[in-house]
Amino acid sequence: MAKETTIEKKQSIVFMGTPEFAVEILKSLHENEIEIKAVITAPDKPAGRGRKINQSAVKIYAEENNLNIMQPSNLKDEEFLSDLKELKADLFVVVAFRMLPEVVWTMPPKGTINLHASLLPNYRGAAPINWAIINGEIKTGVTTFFIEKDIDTGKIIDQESIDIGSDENVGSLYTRLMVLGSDVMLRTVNNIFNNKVNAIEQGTFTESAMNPAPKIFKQDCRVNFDRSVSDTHNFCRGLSPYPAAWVKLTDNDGESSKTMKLFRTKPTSIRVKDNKNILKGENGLLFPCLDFYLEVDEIQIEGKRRMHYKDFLAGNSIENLKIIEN
RNA sequence: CGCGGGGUGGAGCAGUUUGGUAGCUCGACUGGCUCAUAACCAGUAGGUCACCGGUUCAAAUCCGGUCCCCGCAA
Repeated sequence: MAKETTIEKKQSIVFMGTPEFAVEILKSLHENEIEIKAVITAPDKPAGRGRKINQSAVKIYAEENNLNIMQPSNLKDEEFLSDLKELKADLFVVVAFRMLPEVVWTMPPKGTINLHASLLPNYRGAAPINWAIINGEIKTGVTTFFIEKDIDTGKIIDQESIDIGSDENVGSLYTRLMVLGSDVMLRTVNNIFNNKVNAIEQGTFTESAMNPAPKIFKQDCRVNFDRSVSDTHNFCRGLSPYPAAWVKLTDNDGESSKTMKLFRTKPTSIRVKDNKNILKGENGLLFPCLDFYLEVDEIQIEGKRRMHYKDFLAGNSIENLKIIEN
């Protein structure tokens, strides 16, 4: 009889998240019989070209799986807070969502946890995956921790690391961390439910370097070729495919200019001489860096689709193409 | 109604302003050269110029509408 009562008191969570990365985690929890009382995600809003109404990736998944969806525009709204309290969830699970007000993350009895795509305390902030690659890290990972007032600083519950390939870009690492993250999160939730968690202060981890990982804006994605070829390569792959490193180019006299995104790059050992023109290499366009040329074989011009450099060269001349520096 | 670029053989582009033969670079195919591959040479195929309507003797081109792709911005 005692067993029946524990079954009836099955523990539950509320999930909060917005993009695709969060979907994978939600999916793994849902498919592994974790009881999800509600899914909280960003409100539908006009976005993108033509300002069409867009739904978050998490909302789409939740809808398909008949989960209870809440989309408050204000997380401090009293009605929302009382609805949330009413759910009586034991734990809040947050992945790639907004910053929460204290009144929310202190609500559930077992606390509020977050999955972060780095080895905390390294790479705190909104863009940990990008920054790890940009800085040429050879290792990264995922961390689950209890949310506290300052962002990404709470007690660490679990952590798992993964190697970064030397030519790997964000697209592939993002996917791998998403998969790893869903395992770690599932394990974390189960451990919390079974009271098997021993969270550790981040202070005891601080032997590792602490790099920040702030949100990246388009403006920050412009390539600065006044650096070594390996730095430039790391920069490009750390932004590929999103938000993508770009260059401003002009033909002839600088009358018109176009931006070109650089998707796939490779450092060469061809030394840069005096004239800093873009050249045609064996396997891509060659952009001059401080020391060697960077070979780029997949690009996109504004208004055009992404294409292979050979396709670009079939209809465009490289002769008078110049990089605009400012 | 956020701003802007674009849709032309399989790919990338020119041609549109000033209507009148469908063009360039690559790819494909065939043959040549070569010990051989790439290259190179010669030749061949492949397009209702996104779609619908209008103007005109004549529309890729001018006018009106629709669909689709993309950059910026959010």
